[in-house]
Amino acid sequence: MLTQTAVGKGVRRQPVTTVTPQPAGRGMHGSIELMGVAMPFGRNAEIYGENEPAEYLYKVLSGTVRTYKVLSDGRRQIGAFYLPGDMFGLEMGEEHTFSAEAIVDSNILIIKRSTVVSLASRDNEVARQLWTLTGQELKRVQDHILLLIKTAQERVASFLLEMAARMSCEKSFELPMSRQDIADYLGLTIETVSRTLTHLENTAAIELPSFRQVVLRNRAALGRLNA
Amino acid sequence: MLTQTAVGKGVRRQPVTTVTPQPAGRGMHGSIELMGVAMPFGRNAEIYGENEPAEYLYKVLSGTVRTYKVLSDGRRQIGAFYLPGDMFGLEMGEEHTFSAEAIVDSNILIIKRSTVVSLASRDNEVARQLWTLTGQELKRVQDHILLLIKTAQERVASFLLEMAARMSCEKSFELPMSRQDIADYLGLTIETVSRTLTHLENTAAIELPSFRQVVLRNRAALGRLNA
DNA sequence: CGACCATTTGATATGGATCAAGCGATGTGG
DNA sequence: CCACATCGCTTGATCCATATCAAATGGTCG
Repeated sequence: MLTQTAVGKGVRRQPVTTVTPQPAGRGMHGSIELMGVAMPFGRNAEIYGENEPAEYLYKVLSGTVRTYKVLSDGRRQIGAFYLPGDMFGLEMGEEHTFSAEAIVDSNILIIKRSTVVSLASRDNEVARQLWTLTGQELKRVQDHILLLIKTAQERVASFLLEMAARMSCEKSFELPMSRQDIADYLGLTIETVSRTLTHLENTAAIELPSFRQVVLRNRAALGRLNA
Repeated sequence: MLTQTAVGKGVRRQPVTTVTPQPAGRGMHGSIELMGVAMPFGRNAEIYGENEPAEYLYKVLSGTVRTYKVLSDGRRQIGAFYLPGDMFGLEMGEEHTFSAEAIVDSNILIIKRSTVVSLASRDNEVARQLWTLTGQELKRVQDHILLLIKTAQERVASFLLEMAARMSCEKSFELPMSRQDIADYLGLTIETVSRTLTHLENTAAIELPSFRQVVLRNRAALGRLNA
């Protein structure tokens, strides 16, 4: 239970500032997203690092992001994947507790934390949004815990169903992340993930036309594993 | 990886209402705790069940509480232990996502959710408290995930250090929960927890004067395992 | 004392990790 | 355009940590 990925050294992108195409806040009851600036991040680019001051929060406009932590022994645990529309990087404390990287070329909306927080103290609609955001994250992490106590098959099946749901795809979708990313998210090794996928394919539960492409053949079978 | 506890059938307590000894709210900027009512729960009494409407939030005045989920196969995952001073049961959605039980005879402050939430929409100090609470919970669950990917020794060591810290005990403290509770929290079997504790005792890292009593003999050794 | 329950201890089984090739894409230089 | 390196993934053989099954122990309460 010791070897997983050594950290893929994230290449930090220069903040190529790009003003958002969003309209300016319309008086009261602003939406958080209206206060941001879009910025492109290349594949594997670091968005922020663990223990850095949490000055911004982020919204995925396109692409995919992973947040992760590297343990003292070099193992990496992926906390979450964020898809277009998802927000991440909101912290209660002053520092990020995870690191964040773009998995593929991504466009990220960057929102100044202090702006949002101070606005929240006046506009309780914004305050409610902050709370909701934190609460969604809490729920996601709670579900992640339930994943981590399951068998390898169950974890992989749950993962596929989760991704399918979040990508709102009936049958077929493309995984943006590598096998190693999946392994580090599920608390398994890359070999076990690979073997399990192969087994699901042999069982006719899924089909894997290419490394990244997944076709759900028998959702019920996966659901049964989902426990 | 399949057998853990069957649910200990929680005995629901009748709400023996007891007005809190707290002073009434002093104008604006009320503290959430000022709005509650204390209620005693016996050992293993259910405080609320999964999927029940989340009408209240709770604060442990004395005793200890566990929150848990029972999976379809009968396994139980404990989400958290709550000690005196801790609040729990706050949900974003309308229903509880975990069940809650008193582990030992406990006194619990019960606070009407709707009161707090509606107050939060006027008093942004209260709103901030709600957010902070959810954020603390998020952090706790994130740490729990990191626990679940460690080895058995590391999990048990981390658990002991966590409990020692939360009970603010330098060396010696009494565990309020059973081995089974610990096992279900750490994602291990009761046998593995027991063996690991014995091993830590043989290694002179800890001492176990009785089942529930723990003495930290060599905190550094535990810390090394903590990873 | 005797019944009961939680815990420990022992023996064995097994799921997933680890170690080690092999394979199929993609890209690079000749 | 082809030989060849590289990278991400799969497949195979073996090992080991923890689960499982089973029994002994000890503490508690009538």
